[in-house]
Amino acid sequence: RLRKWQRRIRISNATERNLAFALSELDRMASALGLPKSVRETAAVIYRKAVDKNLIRGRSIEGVVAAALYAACRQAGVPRTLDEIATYSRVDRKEIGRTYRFIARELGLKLMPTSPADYVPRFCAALGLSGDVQKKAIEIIKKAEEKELTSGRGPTGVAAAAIYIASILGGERRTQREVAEVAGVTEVTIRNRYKELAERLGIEIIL
Amino acid sequence: MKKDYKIKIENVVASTQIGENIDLNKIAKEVKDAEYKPKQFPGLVLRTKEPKAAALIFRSGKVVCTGSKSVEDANRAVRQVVKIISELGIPVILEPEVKVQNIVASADLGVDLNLNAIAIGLGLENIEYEPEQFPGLVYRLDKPRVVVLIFGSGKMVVTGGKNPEDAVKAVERIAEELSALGLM
DNA sequence: GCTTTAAAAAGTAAGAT
DNA sequence: ATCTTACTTTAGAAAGC
Repeated sequence: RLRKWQRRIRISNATERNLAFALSELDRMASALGLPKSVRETAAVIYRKAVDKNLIRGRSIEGVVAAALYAACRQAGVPRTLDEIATYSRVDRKEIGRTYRFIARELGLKLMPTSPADYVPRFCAALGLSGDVQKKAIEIIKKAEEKELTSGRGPTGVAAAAIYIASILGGERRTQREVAEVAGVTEVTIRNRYKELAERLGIEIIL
Repeated sequence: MKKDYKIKIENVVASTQIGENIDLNKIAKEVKDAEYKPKQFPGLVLRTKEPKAAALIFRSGKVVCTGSKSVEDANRAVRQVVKIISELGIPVILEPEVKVQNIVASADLGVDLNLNAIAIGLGLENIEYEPEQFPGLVYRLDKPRVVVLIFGSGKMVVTGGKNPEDAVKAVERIAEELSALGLM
């Protein structure tokens, strides 16, 4: 009986130690990614739910922390790409992605895929673009979604192409290379997407 | 009039038992195009050209055959592998019972699809759609127990079925569901 | 969990030309 | 800029780490 009691203490110590480690890891990543406290808290709640449902089994604490952060960012409408999350994690993008899919399903986090529009404010800010261009880019994305030409396309690629077009239309032109760098996609992808958007939305682009 | 969904079997995975204690080293030495790297993987790889397939042969005598475009081709490929090994003087079962483990098929609904709308229509709890990671929407069915990858082009991939009929049923069911939802 | 096999879908990526 | 090759996802079996 005393054994049983000691075992409980040992387990709770380990549980607390793991939780403390997870929360410090969460704080470290959130700070590095410049995320607001509200997102950190949402991620912490998701992480605790995952622990309560024993979803950590067979997975690293760091992987679940990274996945919880990724989910929290999306839920808050301020998405970070898996590549950005992976940059500050010991876990690779592929593992964070599959852990995210797993906990999202198990915790019933019914999240729609990220809209390219959610990346616009952050990408435009990084490019020093005006609110006017930002508005224009979001407008282009809305039309693209209505005309169903975003199915299966990466949200960042669509966002990058819309911003590229908007920057030209707004007289604040950025090069494909500059936009590609902040969006984390290649110039080839921006080229493919923007040609498609311009053509199917009837936008004239004078280079 | 039934629509033509262009259902095509792309790959058949089957397994069998052709004997026991197979001498893989001997096969590797005598058969020129055999690949055997026991440190990397316990199975020896033997490829057939007609029908085109790849067989993984294990010391236990178990064999996995993949790459066939039909169940019959999988059987033909296994017969060829058995023949090749028996001609090396290794005792094998000449007509082993081949069991289909998985069939991968492709299909085409013929219309572009709005995957976001489908994700909502079929229920976020039943599907997986993460365009940042993969362009296809993943839909797991219970009735034929298969997994279907649905793309914006209307094309899809059905996998996990054991009978060619599973793929046909899955495609027809999805077409019905999407039509009922007005998403096709 | 991983390793190896094969094949399709469509998007994205990387290196070569 | 365009081509080629390659990697992402799905399922399943095999023997062993």
